[in-house]
Amino acid sequence: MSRKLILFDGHSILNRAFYGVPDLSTAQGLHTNAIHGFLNIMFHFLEQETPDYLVVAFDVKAPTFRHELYEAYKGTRKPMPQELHEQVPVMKEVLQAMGICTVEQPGLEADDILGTLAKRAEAEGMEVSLVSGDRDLLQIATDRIKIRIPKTKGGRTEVEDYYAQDVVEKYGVTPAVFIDMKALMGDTADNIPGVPRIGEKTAADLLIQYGSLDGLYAHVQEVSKKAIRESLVENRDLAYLSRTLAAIRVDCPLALDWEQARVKDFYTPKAYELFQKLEFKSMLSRFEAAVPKNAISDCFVQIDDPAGAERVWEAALAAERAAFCLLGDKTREETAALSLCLGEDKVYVLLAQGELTGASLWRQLSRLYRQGGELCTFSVKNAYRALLDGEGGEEAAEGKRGVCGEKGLFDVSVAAYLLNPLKSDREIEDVAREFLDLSLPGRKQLFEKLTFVQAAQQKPEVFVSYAGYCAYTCYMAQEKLKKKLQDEGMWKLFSEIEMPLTRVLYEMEKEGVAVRREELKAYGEALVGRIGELEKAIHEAAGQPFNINSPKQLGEILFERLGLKGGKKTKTGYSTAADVLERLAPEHPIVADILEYRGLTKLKSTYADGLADYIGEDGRIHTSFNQTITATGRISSTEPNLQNIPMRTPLGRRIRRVFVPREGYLFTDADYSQIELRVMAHISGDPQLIEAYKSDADIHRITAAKVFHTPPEEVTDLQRRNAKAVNFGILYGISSFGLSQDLNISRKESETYIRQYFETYPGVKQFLDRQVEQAKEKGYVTTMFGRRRPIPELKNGNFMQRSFGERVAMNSPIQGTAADIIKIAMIRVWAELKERGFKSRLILQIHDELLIETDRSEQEEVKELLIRQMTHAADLSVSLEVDLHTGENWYDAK
DNA sequence: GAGATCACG
DNA sequence: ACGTACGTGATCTCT
Repeated sequence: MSRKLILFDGHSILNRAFYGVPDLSTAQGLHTNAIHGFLNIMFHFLEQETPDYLVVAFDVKAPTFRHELYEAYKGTRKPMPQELHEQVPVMKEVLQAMGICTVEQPGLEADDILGTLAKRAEAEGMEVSLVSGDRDLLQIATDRIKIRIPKTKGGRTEVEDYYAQDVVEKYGVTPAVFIDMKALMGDTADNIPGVPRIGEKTAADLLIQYGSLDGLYAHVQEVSKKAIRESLVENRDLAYLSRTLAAIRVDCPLALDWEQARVKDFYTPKAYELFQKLEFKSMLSRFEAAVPKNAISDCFVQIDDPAGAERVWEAALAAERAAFCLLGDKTREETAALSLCLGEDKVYVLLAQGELTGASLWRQLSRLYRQGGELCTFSVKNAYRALLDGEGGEEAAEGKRGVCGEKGLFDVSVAAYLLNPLKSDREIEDVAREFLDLSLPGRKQLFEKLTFVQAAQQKPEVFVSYAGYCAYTCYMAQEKLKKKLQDEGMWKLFSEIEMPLTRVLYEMEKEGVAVRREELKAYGEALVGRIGELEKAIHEAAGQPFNINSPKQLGEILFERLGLKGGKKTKTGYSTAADVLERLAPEHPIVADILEYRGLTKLKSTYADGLADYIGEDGRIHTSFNQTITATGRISSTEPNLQNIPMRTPLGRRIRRVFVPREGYLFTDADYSQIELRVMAHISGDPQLIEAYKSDADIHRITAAKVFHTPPEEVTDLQRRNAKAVNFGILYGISSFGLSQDLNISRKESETYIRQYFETYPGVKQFLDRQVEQAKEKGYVTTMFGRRRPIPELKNGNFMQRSFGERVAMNSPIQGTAADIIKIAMIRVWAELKERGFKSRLILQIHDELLIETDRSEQEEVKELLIRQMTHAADLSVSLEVDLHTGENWYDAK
């Protein structure tokens, strides 16, 4: 078997990848999509070919590139966008870390390097594959040099392979003549002049007839068309110069020993570290076999007996500060280990084994908590169950730790969230990498789907190392995180809002909300009949059965089979979204049925059936409130999401009847009235808007009156509706297009509305402009309470991304401040209920709304305290108003 | 796993 | 000329 060489055209593949892979970037804002794409393409070819040697060639100076679409439009090269440019050095670093041979040399283009290496290898009897996106390389194809051009077709990568014969078949000329052709045609993008008046067609005809450039000039007088002939004669030198320019050099002086290019193991520790930094999660799985050993883990002390544990706890109680991590599921019994870090070189992993039980670990941990010292962990919400375990766990800690038990506690995940709320995942290894520059394998990489208990048994050594690192990371990161929070003005937000909130959310999750299982079931069953009817009617109207839930099939039925018009939108086909269908409803009766069907199946699957799966043995649903997800500072709710229970339609709303208080209790529901608009009035300081709120009337009506120059009592319903939409639009970072879509009016009309709005409330306009300006200058916006949202989109070269950034800059301070305010209200409401010894409990938060399960005897006090705490949660220049209702279920309490 | 759709604020 | 409202999460289809 002959040896195989594979060559990659570095910039060309990187460029392809950049335009073919959707935008990706790291938490720090470094774009990585081209690198990711390049590696995928490279791995694809390597797996296919298993070559002996591998070289990636680069130009020394980053060339400009043709963007296919752009070129068709302009016929010139576009400079490399910043988002790609910044990836080039990182790409080279990645290849180097993987031990892959890269070649670049001043004065040589990548093409010349590739040509030279390909020919040299061929001469030595090797098989050569050359991967490039550039067709210029076709000129060096032979029967042993294969040019491989990856193309992205409909999301998939297809490869066009060219040996010399394939070039002839496809283009009608041999690879050598390919050069002559380019010489005649010229190529503005490559600065090859070519012969004037000769384009692709003429060049091809001439070369087919005369065989080559030399052949052509030998018979140049025979060329029949006068203008062409004259141009050829006149530009003979130019033609030959062009050929020199078009020809790829195959004789460059390159000092390369094939051994330097030999394919080795790519999965080096260095590459692993780099992949972590670049957040290439999926690619890290390739490293599974090669987890780096780290010296620190040798110092971790493993404890599995009560006596040893006792000594550790004594040390912990005496320590200045401690960090811990609990590994296991929610109960004492399912606890696998508890790791503790008491200093840089004091890491203990206490394994729940034999006589050292999970229960004893919990007990000791709660003792440490009650002592009141500095205690740090990754997610304290998940640890409270253990921290508050045992006799008098709560009460004993209260004095030292404040009402919410949070004093001296430090939650690493919450701190990291505040410092960068944009990250989508925040695992412990991400924190280690970002703040400690420490590359650790994650839980998934090490244990895949094993539980911690299983992992402790099956991979004990790895498990101890992992557990130790968890506590170590928290311990080491705490001070850095604290410092950063202080530097960025978020310490108060962290310690006085987010940390106390962790406890409130824990208690809310623990309480849960009662759901009447039978009633929910009946609700679902009541939907089935009508869904069946609609399905039958829809299939009949369509003339054939099909899956109504499939937008693809539905689109085909509506827009092809039934021939409804206006079917456009979306990348993958027709849009069948509700707003599109609503416009279509008058055209065909099937449309209304489809809309109803959609509504009903949504209720059935997501709510009736979906919620039923979450009802616990206690008859209650315990959602998870996540504090570290949203970019703006809001809380989110999952498994199930109790923040999107239907409300807007009568039938959907009825689901709320199954949410009930426990025996002897009522629901009290309190929601802020237009908190975001009020926040905007305050922050913007617009006198007109503030005045409007002071008058205590309908804000949308007042806005309509001012904007449309009408007395308030004469404002029509339509005017009020429009004003309301404008008010919302402003909060979202208004665009005339968006408003026109929302109101189904022309863009011109919506522009007028917006202009008039800004004339009415000039302070609002100034405020919005100020936010965008600040965001551009500092890279982030802030809320009243110092919460930050970075906006990297504003630096993006893409117009759409930048516009998005501007809207975000306008919306985030408002949405975020409102989120801050209700968080403060939650803490105060929860604390007062507790301090006054009430039995009533805060159980849900829905962004501007709190739901309290209220003991009937406490009803009046709860109402009063809710309104008082919510309205006084923040001191604004307009009042915060609260609407409050009580009822026997959630439906009645709204 | 991504995209479309739709529930909420 | 670009193609749009801000913030979420669950379900379903289809690759």
